[in-house]
Amino acid sequence: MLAENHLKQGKAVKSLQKIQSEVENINRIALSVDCVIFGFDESKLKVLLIRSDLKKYLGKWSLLGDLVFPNEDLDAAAYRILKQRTGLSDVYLEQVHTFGRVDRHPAGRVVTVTYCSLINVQHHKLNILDNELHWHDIKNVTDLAFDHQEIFDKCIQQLQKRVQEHPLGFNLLPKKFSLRELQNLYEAILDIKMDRRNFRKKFFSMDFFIDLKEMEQNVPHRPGKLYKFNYEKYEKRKKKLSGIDF
Amino acid sequence: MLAENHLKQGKAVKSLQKIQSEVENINRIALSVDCVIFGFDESKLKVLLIRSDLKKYLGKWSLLGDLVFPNEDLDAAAYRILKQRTGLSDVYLEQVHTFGRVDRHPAGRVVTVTYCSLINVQHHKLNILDNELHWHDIKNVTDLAFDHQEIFDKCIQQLQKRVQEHPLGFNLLPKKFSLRELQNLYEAILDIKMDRRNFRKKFFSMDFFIDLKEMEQNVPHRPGKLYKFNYEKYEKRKKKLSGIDF
DNA sequence: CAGATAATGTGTGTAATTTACACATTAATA
DNA sequence: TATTAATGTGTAAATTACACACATTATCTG
Repeated sequence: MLAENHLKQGKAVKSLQKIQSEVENINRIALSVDCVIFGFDESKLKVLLIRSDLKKYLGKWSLLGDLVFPNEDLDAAAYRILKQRTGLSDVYLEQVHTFGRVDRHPAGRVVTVTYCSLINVQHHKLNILDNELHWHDIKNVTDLAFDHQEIFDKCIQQLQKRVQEHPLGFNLLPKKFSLRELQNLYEAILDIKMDRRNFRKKFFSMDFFIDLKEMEQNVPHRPGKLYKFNYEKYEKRKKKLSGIDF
Repeated sequence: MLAENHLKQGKAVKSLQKIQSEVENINRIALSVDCVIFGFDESKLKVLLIRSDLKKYLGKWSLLGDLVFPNEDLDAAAYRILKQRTGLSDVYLEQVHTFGRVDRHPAGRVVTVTYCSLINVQHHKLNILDNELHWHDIKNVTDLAFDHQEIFDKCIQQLQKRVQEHPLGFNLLPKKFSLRELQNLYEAILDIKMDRRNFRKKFFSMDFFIDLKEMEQNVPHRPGKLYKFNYEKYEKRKKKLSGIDF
């Protein structure tokens, strides 16, 4: 029955050879990955940028990117490129969006897949510093090379959404953190001010914190308690998606 | 100053020629688009599928896809391919995710960018029916060709999330709809049962409905009131993203 | 045409969550 | 030792979510 239906339409079915020929000859496009790596330092949200490779964008900052190899899984390319550009491994990358305007790259047609991550600046040493790899306060990120400003804006937006649905933010903090540090982080990411008491209440009510019975050191004011995030407990609880709200 | 810093690192800067050569020769990959088109009919959520083009997947269903041209914007390719496969235009497509495992396509390396949409089955006539283009109840979608099952699952997930944040669902209904139809739709998409009274309360409290002072016709029970969605009013209200919740 | 059926339409009380808001405490600094 | 600047805590009010029952209306059946 399936085969019959199929044969009736035989003309529309492409042979493997036909498609192979298209894949190999006609329609090939350069594919790149760009990584947007967020970190948190001095109560500011930061992002890793390098100087653009291209003379056309001399002096401009750009995201961490390079071409994907033809024999390389897309996700693997993202990890390779991040490692190549920064020395960072052991970083979880999440795909965000693919940008594919014909004229987006001056060297020709390059479609780019964007990946994003959040890392703890203290726990991840940058081992490769080519092209002036540096952390930049996101407040000062403007006028990036290529269409990287657009890409960056999309990633920030996605970050703001994701950080409210998942406890990603804790990746940006030291393992031991104070409530104030956590609040600073959320305020930096969401770009809003929050009520301190309600913020504490909300997070404590989730019951994902372990009280370390330690206090902050070397702060120029009364030290706060230190906590760590209870990932195991979090993993065990199901994420319920409920609530129509727009 | 910027130029100075730049010159210090001159070795790391690639020339446009170098990159052009890479883009043109070494690292080119076939890029495709796959479209996941959702519709709603008879209280069931449906999706458009065709028979696979490839003999390897003879008899299997697959998503609507084809290769992107080298001189074509990615988004434009999505609209072209949808039109080519179904005759549909005037459909809003949203990018979902890019799948790029090396071995995902038997004809060679093909990275695919997935787009998704929701359309009203009644308002959009399918003009091209090659490869047995048909609506399929999503409950019966299993064992698709290629990695299309994985792609489809991802799109369903995204749909469930998006439909709770934005009033996309209304695209799937006739312009005039009853509350029961709306609830059926949400129950089909989210795959849950909801309390009728609370459902009504929730939607009426949003205040986005226009009472058409008309009743359903030809229903085998007491007819319900008909409404239309007030898109203008919705557009005017800002979407607030608020509420850390995980 | 009268009764049965099946869906529409409406309201209320309770629980849970969110928001607004003030004061005592602690350590460092001067 | 007094000042400063941050931490730590509680409560009331408002809003939102949830559970739940009954009268109404049109159709269908006999």
